[in-house]
Amino acid sequence: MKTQLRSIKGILKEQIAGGIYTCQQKLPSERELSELFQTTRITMKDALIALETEGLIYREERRGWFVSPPRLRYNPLSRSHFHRMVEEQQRQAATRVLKIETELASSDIGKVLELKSIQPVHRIQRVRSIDNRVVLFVENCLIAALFPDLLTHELPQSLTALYDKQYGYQTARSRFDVIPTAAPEHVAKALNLAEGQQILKICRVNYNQDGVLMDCEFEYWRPDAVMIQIDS
Amino acid sequence: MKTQLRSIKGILKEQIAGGIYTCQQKLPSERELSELFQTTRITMKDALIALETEGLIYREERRGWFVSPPRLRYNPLSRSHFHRMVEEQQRQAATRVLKIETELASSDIGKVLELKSIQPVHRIQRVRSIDNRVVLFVENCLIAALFPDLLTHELPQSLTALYDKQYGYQTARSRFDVIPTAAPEHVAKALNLAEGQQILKICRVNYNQDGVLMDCEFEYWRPDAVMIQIDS
DNA sequence: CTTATTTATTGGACTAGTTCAGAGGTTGTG
DNA sequence: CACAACCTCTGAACTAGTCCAATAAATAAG
Repeated sequence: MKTQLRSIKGILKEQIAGGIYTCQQKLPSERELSELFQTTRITMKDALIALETEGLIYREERRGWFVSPPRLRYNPLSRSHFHRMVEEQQRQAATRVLKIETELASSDIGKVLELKSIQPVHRIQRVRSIDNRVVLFVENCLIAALFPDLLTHELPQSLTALYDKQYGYQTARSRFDVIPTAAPEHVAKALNLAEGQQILKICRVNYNQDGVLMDCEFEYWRPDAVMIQIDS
Repeated sequence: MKTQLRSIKGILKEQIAGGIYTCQQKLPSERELSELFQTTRITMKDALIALETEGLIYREERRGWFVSPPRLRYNPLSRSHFHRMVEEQQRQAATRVLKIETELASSDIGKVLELKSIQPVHRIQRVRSIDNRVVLFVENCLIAALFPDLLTHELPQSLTALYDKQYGYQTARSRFDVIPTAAPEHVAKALNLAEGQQILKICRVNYNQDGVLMDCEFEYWRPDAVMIQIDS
């Protein structure tokens, strides 16, 4: 270990691996840590950010640094919904609706949904937690013409279930992209992270049993919270 | 735009989007930029790192900052090999072998390969470039018993081709994990990035037509260089 | 007991520098 | 011409602070 940064990272890693700090436990404040390690806050912060990048710790805006729980294994191809998937892995799931609205599709969304004309879409924004930690921001955009009176129904935990029960749609095919990028402002706010922090973005498009494009979904995951697992 | 950081990011983004800086072009040095934007190097660096996280620019260790080319679309399920995939997207591919050796499997690799006894494995480390930019470090670990005299064969661009031609193996099934994490030391060195920088790690296990686990692969991608695209 | 208000604490944003190590080009020597 | 030595430029690593905004807990008012 040549540099300070390296040795600080090494020591913190050991302490986390050794269980001195346990899952979701708060680390001491940046100021305390920098005194402990006899360094400046900037160097200390660099070390913390490095461990964050690795996925060992995470931060919540102006609340502090915490030890990351194990990653959720997520298979975007399996049609299993979030709550079931989380519970299968002995974790506790929760969903909170942020906003539901119906408006004309923006050009971005129109492109993803392959709309040929200006059309209304339902937009549903939700955040999802695992063991009381908010890890995922999801936005669903449904082509309004295919989902009449959507807003009158109560939103269940799983949209897939609603598609099936109320409208008789099954997701027959889906296509998705996984992109490592930075959190845009509204996502950062919803996930309690600083604007521009790293995020894993998943854009997905779903087709029903008749091959009709129904909706698209934008998922923004805290990058330490998830690992994508696919078995062909 | 409230903060300096935001406005710097905004201006740089515009200049990149507007084509003032073109793909793979070097930005001015951190010192020059911080003078240009009338700020300190730390703030400047924070802005650059934010754009890096977004995937708009990248850095090469002690060489400078560069504008990122468009992401490669990569489908890990398609058995198409690297060179073909890259050329299909009108880009130029190259592969360089770093190291080939045969040794007893470490416990990590043994676990991934589900080895029940201590066995030798062939380890092949390579780096791959797109348009002369090194973007991927790959390590393949093959169970030596299944690949006799591997080292006597000349390594072609694609291992899949070798498997088929020399040994009659086809990859029938594969399983993989995608994990956003930090670059370990040897990977950072090979990709010209600083230790601990963000990376996209893909661990994959391949089974042949008889359902036998043949080999595993660890891919480490520069995160701005790739987007994973899957169509079910 | 509930609801505002204050206050301490946190990370975020910022200034103004220094020192170090690696990459790459230039130059001088055999 | 080949090759080593040097020199300059780059980002990496570091020091030593200030000020600000949001959070969360303690406190006062209704």
